[in-house]
Amino acid sequence: MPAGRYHHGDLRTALLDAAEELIRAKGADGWSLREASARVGVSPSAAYHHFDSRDALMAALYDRLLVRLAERLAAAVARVPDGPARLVAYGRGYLRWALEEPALAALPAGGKRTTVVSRHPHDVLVAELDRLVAGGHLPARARPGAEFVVWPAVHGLARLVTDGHMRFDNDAEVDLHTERLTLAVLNGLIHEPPGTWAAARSPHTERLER
Amino acid sequence: MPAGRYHHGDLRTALLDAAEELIRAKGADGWSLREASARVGVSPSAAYHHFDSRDALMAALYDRLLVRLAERLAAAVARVPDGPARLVAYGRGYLRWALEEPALAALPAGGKRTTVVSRHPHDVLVAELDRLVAGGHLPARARPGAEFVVWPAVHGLARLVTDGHMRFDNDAEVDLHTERLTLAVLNGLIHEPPGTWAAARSPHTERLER
DNA sequence: TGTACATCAGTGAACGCGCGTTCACTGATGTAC
DNA sequence: TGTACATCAGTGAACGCGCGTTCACTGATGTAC
Repeated sequence: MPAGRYHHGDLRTALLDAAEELIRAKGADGWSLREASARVGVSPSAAYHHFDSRDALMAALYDRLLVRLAERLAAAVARVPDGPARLVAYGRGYLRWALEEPALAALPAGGKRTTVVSRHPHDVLVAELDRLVAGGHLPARARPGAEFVVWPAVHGLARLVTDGHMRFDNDAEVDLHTERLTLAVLNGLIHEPPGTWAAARSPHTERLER
Repeated sequence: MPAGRYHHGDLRTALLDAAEELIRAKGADGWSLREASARVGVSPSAAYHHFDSRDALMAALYDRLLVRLAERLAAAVARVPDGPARLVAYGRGYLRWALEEPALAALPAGGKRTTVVSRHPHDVLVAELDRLVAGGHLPARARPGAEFVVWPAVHGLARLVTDGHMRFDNDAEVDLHTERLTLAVLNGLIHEPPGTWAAARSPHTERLER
């Protein structure tokens, strides 16, 4: 709370920041509404002018993280010329983020979401896959639903690492493995026998639910 | 607690069962040592004759789940003749489990593990990959570290589903997608250019750490 | 077979704790005239 | 420009809660002789 001020100015953001910092330091369960308020220098009840409940704050924080990750991934990908290397950059960006912010990367999705996130990591991936098709790096026949093949692979590697099931010696090893995984999936899609998956409908994604 | 008995007989197992049931019903954070004890009909302090702490109980439960999943996967795979279909069966088994027991599948790995799990889902996968090589369904050159390509893919799909990021209409759709993902990864490994990943060392896995 | 005794596996009361949320309130802000 | 007043964004005390863990204890079990 800025010294001498009664009204904070942007308490909502300040509370989200505090919660995020606490989670970073102590894990997803290591924060409380009371502690976040205290850190901002405000009484616990003040939070209720900005959030319905503790859970609502968490949900808002989760949305903010998704948008941030999406922006980060979009930036990582934008630096790379067209081709499979862009998909690898996506995967690397995802893993770098997971390694830098394991506690945040492991945040549970939470309950019902009501707002629509402006930009979702999933959107960035979809755009990249479209771009691969446009550039002739992925056959159009393999495109439908391809995001539901690539996303699990990258996400899974990230989760296994953040949960401590896999550990790498250094960033170079992470990158190498991410590259292998991403290219294997892409190659698998490229060599997919025609027509096999036409019958499958795409799953509903979190984004579409909202 | 069996009627009229002072000593329970197998309180350790009973507490694990109760905790598991509570997690199934109310999520990973929805159980407490006190509630589990109450459910078994024992005082809260009794648990301390069998576990050092709440966390120790969780860790023991986690180990038990891993072993159970491994057995389930081994059984699922054993029903299928040699070839890629076995790997698909592994993936399906993994996803079925995640859908049936989302709360358990989402359990965090927890802190340092001290015991060694007798059979790990990872072991089952490793055995399957070896079998694919032996049967000529996967080139030996692609084998090293292949589990770190397949595992993330399957695990990632399971997590996305249990966390609610992807939803499928029915089991058939799940199976279809799991099959597509698994075969894409396998095909990608088969078409991997020779020698590319020789430099990469495998990550340390949870199992190896112990 | 009987008995003394160590060990094991429970009890139950108490501890201190921090939590989310509510309530009636008050100080600050901004708008209408 | 000055003032009345509604609205907004805080306060702080209180609520009831369930939690993990500790402690001195006691009832049941099993083993040695």
